[in-house]
Amino acid sequence: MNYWLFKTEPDECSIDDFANSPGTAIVWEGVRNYQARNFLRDQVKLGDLVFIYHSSCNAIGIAGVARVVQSSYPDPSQFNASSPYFDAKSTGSKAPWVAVDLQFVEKFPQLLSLDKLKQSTKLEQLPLVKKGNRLSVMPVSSAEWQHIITMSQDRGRDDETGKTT
DNA sequence: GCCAACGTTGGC
DNA sequence: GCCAACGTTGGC
Repeated sequence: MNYWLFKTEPDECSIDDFANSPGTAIVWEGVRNYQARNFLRDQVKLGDLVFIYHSSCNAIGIAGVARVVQSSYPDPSQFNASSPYFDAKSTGSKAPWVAVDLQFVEKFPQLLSLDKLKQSTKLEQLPLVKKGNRLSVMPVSSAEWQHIITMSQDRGRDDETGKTT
């Protein structure tokens, strides 16, 4: 099993959209970057776990966890002329973009902010925290995954002093 | 809204 | 294949 982090603008698809429809498969479509596409197409597998990251919004950070319930298949939005993700160059035989299906697992008790993630020396290798990074589908190591899960459960505790606030 | 960083496009 | 111009991402 592999671990991932997917970025999303919460205005479009947020952790609450997952939390509000537990047990429902949500189509993760609209990935239009080749490096992200390659991960999605070749390495994201049924049963993998995914951090849902909220970007370009007021509260930036990891909001929760979802599970892959369907591995990659042609992204329907590339054929849909009314979709913002429409790609006129995509045809049935030449369709470069793929989607996967995700299902709700967990919403963190509180959002784990990008600022907190950047403070952790254990996450320095995560592409997310590197300057200028734009990758919207990225692998997370099992050690990073476990550390982030631990951080998400470490509520109200100050990183510097260890005192509860 | 700004703008740095990055990816893509297209002329040559 | 190079690389300048352009478009997009995404934090601030």
